[in-house]
Amino acid sequence: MTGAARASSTTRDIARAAVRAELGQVAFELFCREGFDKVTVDELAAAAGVSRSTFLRYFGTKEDAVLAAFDGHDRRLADAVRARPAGEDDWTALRHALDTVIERYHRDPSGALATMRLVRDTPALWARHLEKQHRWGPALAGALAERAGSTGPATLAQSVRAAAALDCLNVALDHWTASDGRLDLVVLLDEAFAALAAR
Amino acid sequence: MTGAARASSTTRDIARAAVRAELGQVAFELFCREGFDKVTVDELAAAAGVSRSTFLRYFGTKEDAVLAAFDGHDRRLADAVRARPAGEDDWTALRHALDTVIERYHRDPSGALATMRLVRDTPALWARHLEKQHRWGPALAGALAERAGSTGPATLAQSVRAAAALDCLNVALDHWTASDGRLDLVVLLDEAFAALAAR
DNA sequence: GTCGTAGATGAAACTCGGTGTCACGCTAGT
DNA sequence: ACTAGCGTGACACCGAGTTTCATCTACGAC
Repeated sequence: MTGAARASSTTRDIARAAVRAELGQVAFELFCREGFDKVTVDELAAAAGVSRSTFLRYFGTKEDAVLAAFDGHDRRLADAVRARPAGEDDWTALRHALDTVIERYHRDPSGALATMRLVRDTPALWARHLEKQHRWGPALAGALAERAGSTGPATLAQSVRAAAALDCLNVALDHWTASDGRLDLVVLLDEAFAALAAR
Repeated sequence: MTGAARASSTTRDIARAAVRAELGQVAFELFCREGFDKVTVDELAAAAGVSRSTFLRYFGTKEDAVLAAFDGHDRRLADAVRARPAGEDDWTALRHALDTVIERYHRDPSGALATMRLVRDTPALWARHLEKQHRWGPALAGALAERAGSTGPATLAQSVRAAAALDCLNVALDHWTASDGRLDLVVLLDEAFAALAAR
């Protein structure tokens, strides 16, 4: 049965999420140690103690096992933008919304650093990540539009600002990664936004 | 032979380029008609009258057969930036450099439109394209740095501006594509850059 | 408590993209 | 004419991802 299934489900989902996290963790460590494309799905499955089938059921692709770490960022970012005061200009709202994301980098710098390195150094991962991240743009722009009271789709200006904000994040992360996490991400982000403002 | 091989080579290279162009054209048409992932490499090769091996020698991957159309854009963009007057500010230089790129879209609007659609509607293509395009950023930023008389790597500010300029291009192309090429790309690009300026 | 069902797992076969190897043939320089 | 090099085709091979099917387990209905 099953009438009222949907929504907030139960033990099963929790277990699933836990397994998924575990698989992701195992995969991540193997990738870091051996290199992303030196590890086959069979090896991942073996290392995690499940079958190849199961692994591929949890993560549709090898890439997803790593990139799942970024899932939900778009949602969180958009929510953060919507939570900013109504009168605030787009740039300020975007800049503050990004604090939501970089918080993770402060909580676990070495893990974040390792993830960044793995993703950036693996073309297949980097490509997939860019594709996913590119989709944050419209989500962010939509949030800007809502804030502005619009019901329709985002304007060109809002889209550009959202995309530029994400570039700031990426460039700041570039420099942060290059510095082995020694530089301050907040400072780098501020600097990046300042570069947009300067004529 | 062969002492002075390198540089400006001969018949062979010209023939190679022609074959490559031909293969790309055939592939593009098939992709548009059938959908990128409905077409196998064997079918591409057969349609072009060559063997699978040969096709994959010309284009390392199926994606490359489409994305080769964008090859050289980075170089052209960077050169265009370097060609701008020394005193000009970064934004103006970037904006004008982009005219170099969109020129192609004016020369063959319907072809460009079809390419855009194919790339944007095929996740694998879009991901690879973003990855390639992302590399234009550093090239552009490097050009900005040179213009500024710097010998070292680009600054964070220059990187951000280069990336933002590419976003402007992408967003403008988005809207242009959505309008079936009816809107004016130049106007859209100007609008996009204006959105960056507005506080 | 037993039964029945749905979901999670594992096994295996299959398709396809991409790599590497090798042998053949054409062509261009000697 | 000879031959060295390059483009080509034909395989064989690997690994990712899809699909299908059989099994098992846990949970709800009765």
